[in-house]
Amino acid sequence: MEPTKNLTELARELWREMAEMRNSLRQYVHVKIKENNWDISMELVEILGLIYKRSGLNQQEIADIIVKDKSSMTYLIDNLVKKGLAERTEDQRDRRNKLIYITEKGKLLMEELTPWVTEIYEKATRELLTDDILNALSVARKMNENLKQ
Amino acid sequence: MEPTKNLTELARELWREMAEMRNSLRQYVHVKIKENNWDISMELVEILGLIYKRSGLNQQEIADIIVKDKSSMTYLIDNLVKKGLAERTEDQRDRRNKLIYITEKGKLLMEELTPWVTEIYEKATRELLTDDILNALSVARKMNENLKQ
DNA sequence: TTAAAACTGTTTGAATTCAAACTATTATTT
DNA sequence: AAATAATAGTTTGAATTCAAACAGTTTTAA
Repeated sequence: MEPTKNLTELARELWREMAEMRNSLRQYVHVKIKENNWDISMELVEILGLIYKRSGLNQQEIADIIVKDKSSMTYLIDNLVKKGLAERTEDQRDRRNKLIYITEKGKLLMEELTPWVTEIYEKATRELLTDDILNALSVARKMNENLKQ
Repeated sequence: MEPTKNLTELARELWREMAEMRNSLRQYVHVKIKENNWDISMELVEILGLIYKRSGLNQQEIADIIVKDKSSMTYLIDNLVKKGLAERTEDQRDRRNKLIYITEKGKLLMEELTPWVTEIYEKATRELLTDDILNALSVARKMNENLKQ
């Protein structure tokens, strides 16, 4: 299938394929959101899904988990708060932190969203083997590690 | 190592790891560019590298290869042209197309850039096996395919 | 041959990302 | 204890991405 290509060539292709995945997912999510007339973006769904599962994270922790820069985080959480989907609280133990909680409204929306978020990942992994994904994961981790050194 | 996690969980982690890779790469490139006082962005390097190797692609083809949307492409190529690194030509055979060529100035810059672009990919793939990357690649391709259906 | 559909590139305005500088708070060193 | 360094969050302006609507050109179909 794949003729003789060196590692760097393959890395480039992997890079490309990942970018394409990002786009496919965005497009897919976009259509779903439109179909259902939800007033939310893919970026906000990502955060909402996280704070739905894990209550009281601070912004930096959220940023680390979903891999965004902290100024984007300020901006995105501002939007969640404006939409009444999340709220910020001061951390009494460390007043540098803002702890983020999902609101009732946020929970309701997320409960509506959850089925098709799951569906997306199921769709993405269709006909794939656990071991292959595990392997891909370790490749990605290793490349990450390499780049950070 | 990885305990019992279902496919969708793994897919999420893969997604996360890919986002992190994207950031690591950006950061790495950013430092290099600053160190060398190059007046160019990561996005423009991506395009420049492509039109250095392949002359006379149109904008849509470039967009497809580096995975960007075509309006971003107009914007980015505008910038390349402004910097004197590329030029647009009308395609006589199909007047919808604009064919993109690298300029002499662009070539010179790209020749300076090439060594460390290669270096980045070498660094990223350090200690990785061809077969593992091939596997990761096919996972990414399959997920892409799944999402597009 | 004409009408419709598909394709390329541009424009627009909004959303998001990005780097950098900044404030406030906490942790570490001296 | 005071000085210093590290951390969390905000702000700023610029860069990039994004979706949508559009104009011009070519291809396809009627």
